[in-house]
Amino acid sequence: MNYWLLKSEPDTFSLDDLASRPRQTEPWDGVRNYQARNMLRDQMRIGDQILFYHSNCRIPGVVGIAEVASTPRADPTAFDPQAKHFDPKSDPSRPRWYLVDVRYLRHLERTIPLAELKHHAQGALEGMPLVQKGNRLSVMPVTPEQWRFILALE
DNA sequence: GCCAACGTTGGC
DNA sequence: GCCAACGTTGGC
Repeated sequence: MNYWLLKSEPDTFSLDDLASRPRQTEPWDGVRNYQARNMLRDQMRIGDQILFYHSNCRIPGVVGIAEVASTPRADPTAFDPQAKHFDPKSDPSRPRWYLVDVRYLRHLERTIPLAELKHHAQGALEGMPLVQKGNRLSVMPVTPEQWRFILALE
């Protein structure tokens, strides 16, 4: 099993939104970054555990736990001219973008702010893209050690 | 293949 | 709202 961190802007789609979906599950569409796509498409497995992160908000940080609930498949929003992340270069016969379903598991007892995680950028979280300057990856791997460390802060 | 211009991300 | 950092695009 793998561990991941997924970023989402709570104004667009929050952990509460995920929790209130039917079956508490949502297709994670709109990923349009190749690095993120490759991890999602090639490495995500059903049951992988996810740190759910809120970005671009008052207190950015890890807010909950989710899990991968499907195998990767083509992202249909890339084919839809009306969709926000429509990509004319993605074709159903040769999809460029992929998604997995994400299922809600739980909220953390408290938000673990990015500012707090950054205290450990030279320690337990060394090398984690999230705490490195200028990083913009919205899908990133988390090591088992980082996973345990972050949840121990809860 | 280089790189300037441009668009986006996302913390602050 | 600002702006640094980064990825992508496209002319050459």
